[in-house]
Amino acid sequence: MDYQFKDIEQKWQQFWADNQTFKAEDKSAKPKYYVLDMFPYPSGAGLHVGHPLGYIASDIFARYKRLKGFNVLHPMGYDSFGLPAEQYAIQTGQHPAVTTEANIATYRRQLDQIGFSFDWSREVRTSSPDYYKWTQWIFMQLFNSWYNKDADKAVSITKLIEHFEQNGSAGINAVCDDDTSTFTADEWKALSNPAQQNELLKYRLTYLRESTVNWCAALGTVLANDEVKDGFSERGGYPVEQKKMMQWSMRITAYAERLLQGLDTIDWPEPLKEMQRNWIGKSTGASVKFPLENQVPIAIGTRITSQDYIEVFTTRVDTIFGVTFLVIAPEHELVAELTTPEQKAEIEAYIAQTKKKSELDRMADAKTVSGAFTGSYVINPLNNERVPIWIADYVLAGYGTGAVMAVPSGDQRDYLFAKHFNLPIIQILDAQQMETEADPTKEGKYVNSDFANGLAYKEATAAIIAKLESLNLGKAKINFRMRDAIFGRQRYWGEPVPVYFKDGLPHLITEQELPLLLPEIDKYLPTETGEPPLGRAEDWNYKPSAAPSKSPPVGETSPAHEAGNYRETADPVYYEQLKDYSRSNRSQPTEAENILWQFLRKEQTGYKFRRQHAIDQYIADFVSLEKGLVVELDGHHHKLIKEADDARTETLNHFGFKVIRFTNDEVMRSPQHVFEQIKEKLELLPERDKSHFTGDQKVSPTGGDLEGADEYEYELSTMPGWAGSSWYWYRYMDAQNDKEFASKEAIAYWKDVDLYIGGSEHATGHLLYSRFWNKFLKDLDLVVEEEPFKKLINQGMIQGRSNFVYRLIDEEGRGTNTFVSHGLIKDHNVSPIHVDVNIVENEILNLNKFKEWRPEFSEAEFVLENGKYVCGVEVEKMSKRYYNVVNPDDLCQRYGADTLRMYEMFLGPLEQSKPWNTNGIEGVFKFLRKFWRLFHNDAWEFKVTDAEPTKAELKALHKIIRKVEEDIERFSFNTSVSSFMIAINELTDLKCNNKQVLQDLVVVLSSYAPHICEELWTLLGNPAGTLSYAPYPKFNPSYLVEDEFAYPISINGKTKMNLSISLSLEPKAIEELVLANADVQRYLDGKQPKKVIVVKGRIVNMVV
RNA sequence: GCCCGGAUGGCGAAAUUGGUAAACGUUGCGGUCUCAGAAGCCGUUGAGAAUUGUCUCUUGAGAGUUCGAGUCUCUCUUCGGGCACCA
Repeated sequence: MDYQFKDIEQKWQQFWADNQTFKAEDKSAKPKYYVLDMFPYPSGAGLHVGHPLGYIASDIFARYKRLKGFNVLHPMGYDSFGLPAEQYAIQTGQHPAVTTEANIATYRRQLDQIGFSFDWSREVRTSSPDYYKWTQWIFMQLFNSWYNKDADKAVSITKLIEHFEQNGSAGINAVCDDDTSTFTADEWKALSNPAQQNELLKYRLTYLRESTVNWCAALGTVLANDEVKDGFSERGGYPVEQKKMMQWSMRITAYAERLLQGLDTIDWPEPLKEMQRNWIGKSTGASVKFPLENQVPIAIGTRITSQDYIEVFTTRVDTIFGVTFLVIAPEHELVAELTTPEQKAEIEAYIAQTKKKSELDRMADAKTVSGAFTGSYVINPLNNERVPIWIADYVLAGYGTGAVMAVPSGDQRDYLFAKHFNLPIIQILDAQQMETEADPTKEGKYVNSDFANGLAYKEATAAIIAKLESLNLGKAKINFRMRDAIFGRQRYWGEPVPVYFKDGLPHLITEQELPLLLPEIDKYLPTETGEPPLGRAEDWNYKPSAAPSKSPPVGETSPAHEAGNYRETADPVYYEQLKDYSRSNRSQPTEAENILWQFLRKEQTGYKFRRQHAIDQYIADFVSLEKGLVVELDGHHHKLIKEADDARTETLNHFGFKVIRFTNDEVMRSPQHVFEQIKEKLELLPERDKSHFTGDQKVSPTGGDLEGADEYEYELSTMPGWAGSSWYWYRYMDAQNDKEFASKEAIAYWKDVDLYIGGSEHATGHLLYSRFWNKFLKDLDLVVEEEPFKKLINQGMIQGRSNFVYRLIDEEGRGTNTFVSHGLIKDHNVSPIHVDVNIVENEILNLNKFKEWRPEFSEAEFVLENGKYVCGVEVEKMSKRYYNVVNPDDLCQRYGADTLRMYEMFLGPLEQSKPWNTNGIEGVFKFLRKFWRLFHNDAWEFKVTDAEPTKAELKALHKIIRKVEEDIERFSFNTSVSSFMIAINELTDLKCNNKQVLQDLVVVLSSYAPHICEELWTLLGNPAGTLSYAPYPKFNPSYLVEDEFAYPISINGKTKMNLSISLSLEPKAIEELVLANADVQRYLDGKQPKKVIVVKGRIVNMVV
């Protein structure tokens, strides 16, 4: 049979799915290897040919590693929360979950047809409650942690509280918003609870704070710095402005140094590391406090400032004697206080002017000098000079302290500012040249610098810092450019933040209440009062100890709680024994039950409890009807823990009961703690209406669930897109676990990602946040590696070829309905518009299809050249928004997945960006047919021989065995495709149909073209499905040993001829042979070479 | 402005430690097969001379190191990416 790729590919894809061929083992004697792709956002556009590039490379690698005897984890999933689905929902009213589901189905179909060896049993979706439960859980751990700088790691917040209670703030070296606030233990204890909570928020690794954020009005949300490019939103390209807002942030800055240091330990592309280094932006310098000149009366009254100094950060503290003015950002908090009445008008005008400027204007105006004098002065701490305080927008509020000491002799911006406003310029180094511009060099000796005079840079810096430290007015300091990451988004389609508000302060819900489900809302828009979409949800308030009434919790009631109890304090064997014990003694009360019963009797709690009380179909362990509280003791009445508990809880909630659960173990270990929890719960719950129950009658449904109970508002922001992707590689290790985000055993085995392939566009987003969360999880001993991705490869972007039409613009700057052909656009005022490449052929626009393409163009008119509309062309990112997408479906239909896989690799080096061009794909298809033909005779009948392979056949085979091995190890997939072609050409020329040779070749090629190889593998008589785990053929160098080598003979470095000489000869003998050769003599033309260079096995060069 | 990464035939590219530049594929051209087309197959395809076994030039430009440079060094041009009043 001819090469029937369609049948073959369908057959094997089915086979792999049916047999779970690529399911990774959780325990294995084989070494582990984790190959990960950056999981896709399932967009409505589906996959284009650029997406699978990295997946194909990683799949080849994963398949190769299986052949090499590794237990390979190669999973796939979906980053399924995000803006596009929500934007679509706003337009259509379609629930994002529905669109997302549909898009995932498309992605899955498209991925399946390419024949990837993914272990689909581990699929994750960030928008699934089973998954985001753990994203929320990690958020809670961050909320409950602070960064201890002494231990250089994150530590539980309870440790901090303990410390405050015992020692106050003394002795705490923490990453904190405001390390100037100090208090004693007594002061701490005297604080009200809200005040304490407020203080703790300054330490928590995720916190709520008023901060300056990037606000995108068009998207209705704040954005992180990495989501803003040049003042516009990365997604959608809408303008972004700065705004002060109460926002959730992640204290990633606590990890700045570790994130920087870690880069040296990982095998990542250098440019990517450089980007992260830039983003982190470490600079070493000093902070200096400049005391304010006076706080005494100026004109009318007394000015009281909140500080008596201004703190600046500088990398050139050595230039402090050259300071002639201080500049603070217009947004600086002291501006108002520092402004004197005379200067008030000027300052206010300046602030108004800068406020109007957008981020973009500000960057464009970078060269214009502007500023205003506040009227106030500080004192230079080292020479007591009066230093005027100015404001100017070249100083950024967000960096350092928002204030700089200006040294016009050494800093160009300060220089320009001084020249413009006629401020003095003081030379501070004898070698300084500053007639026309500032001289930032550090050469020479200091002058005009008091005690630093005559010193060189290094000594001067040290001396000045020492002096400042002795005055308590400065110290060496390291500053980072990186800011804390804004974590809230005012959008619907994201993880709800597991937080409610009480007394205006955020509180976590309990772990038992996870996941906090996304509520249903009527439309996906902000509320009339400007609250995020979640503000529309009805009856979506936190009721203590209750799950949201509309959404019963999914998963176990208290997984983390239980996991904590048993895994940390009792060994698993004991836990199992305990369970067995309670099962076998089901009918008798356990000791724990008796202890609990003692406590629950009315004398102790103040309420009447009933034991073994029937509610609907269930017998509850202990029930208080007045309070509507059920106390359950686990490990006694059921064996199917999860399902049974879920169903029970749901039903009991439905009947108006709250459920609190304990295990036997808990009661036995710390009964007091258990009792306290029950008491607390009883206090919180309101008395129920007596009409709901009478005596011992069966309880009827209550309807108005917990009417009158305390209700608290949930946080209305959701988490940003990067939340779910910051830990997903751990979920793949143990994707079904409902007790933990992944089990300790799974994490201990798989550890980290050995090879991660994805785009460099995630350099300062996903990849930085993931490293941050990973380090945090490591600090909590939840994971084992400090860095999550050992080796990373950036696949290049497959660019598209975009086509453009040019819309005529009228005098008022509005677009018309007329389109001008590309050759004529110089004569017209036009604006280019992307046009679908599928309605353009050879750059000629199909006019009718264009009119049908979009309703707005149905009446379009054209200015043609030579009767045709010629489109413009540009290479840019392949994206739906540019209408230049080529999709893999058509190519799979036409050539098959094996061809597509190999062609994508053949295009060029994996890491290089390149525009997509389908032209060459025929060559790869021909190659596979040629490969197929090796196994068949002219009548397309399968035919191979069992004869001994010839030397030439073995040589061709072993060349490719070695080559592919080398190429894959260095991720040079394009060159192996070439080499395969060479090998097949050679074997075709040799008319090779030798079974032994071809079988090895099938194994070698199988990671690239798995379908055709599986088919041939079984045709060769091997059992189906064994190819994926067959051993990679062993390379035997002896087949490649040559007796002779055709030495290139060159004269003065120019090759003249080749001469075959035995490889056994030494350079001396080779030289003699070469000189004796008649042709060589002809080239030498009778001259005697001055020098002869012989490199054995390489070259002979003669100098004449 | 600063920091990375590139530049090789018509096109995608190869050359792994300094050692025969352009492998492999594609496009174009010519041929074969065929009623014809498709699919095969064969030849040819860096440039320029010469015209049967030749010669010269050629890796963005220029210099340098070397017996020998696409590869190493310096200067420049240019394209792509990142950062950017960052104190």
